[in-house]
Amino acid sequence: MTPKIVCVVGPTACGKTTLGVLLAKRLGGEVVSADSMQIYKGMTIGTAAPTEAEMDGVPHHMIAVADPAEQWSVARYAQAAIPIVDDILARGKVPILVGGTGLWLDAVVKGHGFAGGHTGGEVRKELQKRLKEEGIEPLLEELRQVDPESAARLHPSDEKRVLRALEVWRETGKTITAHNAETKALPPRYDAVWIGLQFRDRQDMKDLIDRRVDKMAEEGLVEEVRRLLRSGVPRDATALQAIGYKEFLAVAEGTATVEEALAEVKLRSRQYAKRQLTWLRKNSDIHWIFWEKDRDFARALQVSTEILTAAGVC
RNA sequence: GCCCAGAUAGCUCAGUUGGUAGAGCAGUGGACUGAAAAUCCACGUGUCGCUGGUUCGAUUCCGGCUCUGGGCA
Repeated sequence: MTPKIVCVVGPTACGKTTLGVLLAKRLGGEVVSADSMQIYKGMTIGTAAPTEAEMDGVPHHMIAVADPAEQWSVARYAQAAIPIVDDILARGKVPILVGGTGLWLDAVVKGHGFAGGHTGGEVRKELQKRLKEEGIEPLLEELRQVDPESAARLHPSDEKRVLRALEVWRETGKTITAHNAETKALPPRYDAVWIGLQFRDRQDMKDLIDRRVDKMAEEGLVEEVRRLLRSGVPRDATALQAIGYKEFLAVAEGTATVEEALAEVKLRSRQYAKRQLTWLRKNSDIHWIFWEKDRDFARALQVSTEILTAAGVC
């Protein structure tokens, strides 16, 4: 029987971090973050990563473990996170996956593997070079020859995925269509109980995001960006593509005002939250808890405890 | 007070030689398997400021009014 774990999900600013800690304390669990940006060191303010105080004594994993100058992919994350989850289980504790990066959660829970090839690899570089020189059409045509299914599925503008599909073929001799089919047929790695947090009224979510972004600026987001740059993180690093960072990079470099950056970060955060919701909506296993105006964590803890009890986790 | 320019989608604006209108952004929905806080797709009816007039027909032309810029007093 597959081991039971808990997943706390939801769009940005919905309170995942707080509920994760509360649940960990109640269940005697440990938090494993599934966040593609909190994973980098030195990015506490802009990613709203939990501080020592917010962790409240609960062990947290996969936060601030990566060098922001490097780029961590889903695959690399899963490779590191899975042994940690297993270790928590082996110690008789409950792993609580907390995070907003849907693909990263699924990579751990559903156990889907990834085909070879990666950003910065030779094949990828070559394909990117060809894209720049020849445009997407010749590449799409090449993909049509080997993997007509994905060629038809992918929109020509989605260059990233067209390249990736070709890359998988080149690296493995197998099509990404075949790879995905195989991996999706696999049973999930863990038996997860999903708890989702979101606001009933989107306006409330917007208000909270706005407040949170203002707070980030007050806490010194520009300084945090400057620190990253000073420590040698290249300005085009993946870590600096994070919402908040790329906009405040412009402030640090004097090409935008704080007011402009704040407006942009709020907007981008809102759009990001919408994308997160789209991803999560298709996961029918999620037990949703809706915030009515304010985030009532006492009630959320109560409701999730009931859910977890019914699921046999506690 | 006078002169000039505006007033069209939530915002910035385009347009209609008179036949009731369309872009970008925003917003909404969707996709997503090694960059995922990334990347990509789809969706455009609104008293065309108000009010008279001309006209078969006015958002478009003419008059008046209101408001907003700018200029002159």
